[in-house]
Amino acid sequence: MNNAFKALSDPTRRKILDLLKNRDLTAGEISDHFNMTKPSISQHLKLLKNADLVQDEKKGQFVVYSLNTTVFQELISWALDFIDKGDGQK
Amino acid sequence: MNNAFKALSDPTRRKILDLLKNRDLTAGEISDHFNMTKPSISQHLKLLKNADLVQDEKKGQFVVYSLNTTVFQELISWALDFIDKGDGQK
DNA sequence: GTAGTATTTAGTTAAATACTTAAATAAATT
DNA sequence: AATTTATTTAAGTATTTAACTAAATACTAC
Repeated sequence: MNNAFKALSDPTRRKILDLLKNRDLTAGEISDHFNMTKPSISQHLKLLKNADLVQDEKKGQFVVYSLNTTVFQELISWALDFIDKGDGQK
Repeated sequence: MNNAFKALSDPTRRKILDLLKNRDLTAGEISDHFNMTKPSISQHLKLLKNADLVQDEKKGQFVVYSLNTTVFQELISWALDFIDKGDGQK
């Protein structure tokens, strides 16, 4: 999960995830949404992929990126554990 | 939420939150769990506080830290939005 | 008020991060 | 096979971050 938290700590990467909520996008389409060079976005995508937050699939000369929801689910159980916390305190 | 994500991106800070899941702790008690100087832990605590992930309360010469669960709840709704994502795709 | 304990602030340094430009790879088009 | 389009890799740089030590603040107890 450490990779995931690291990946999520950057606003640009979270915005990329937001874009992918609507539909799958190619690397180029993604980078069109940012004032940043394509290599920069490519690096961010690589990080998101290593964190298992997105998947990629080569389609001809394009690379299509899509969300991978499994880590989001893990994140939810992780966070729930802080709310539930049995009853250590109260 | 940006501060929260930033705060959560560090393993030491996540471990501090884990400790506070069990019970409220003073700054000193927290730092006892780490191979790190007290000032370092104090900085981490400051960051967690600025991210509203913890609260602190002065008790005599001690400062007692406790979890603030509100941001965890926000985090859960944020993550749920990626799983639900209406049906943009399918 | 001096001494001791708890914690934070300030200043420094090394490592990590987020960007850049230039070059490399890979597929599509002529 | 040469050119264009899509994307990534590599190399360099500026900024941020996470640690440290030393000094400051704040409370407690004598």
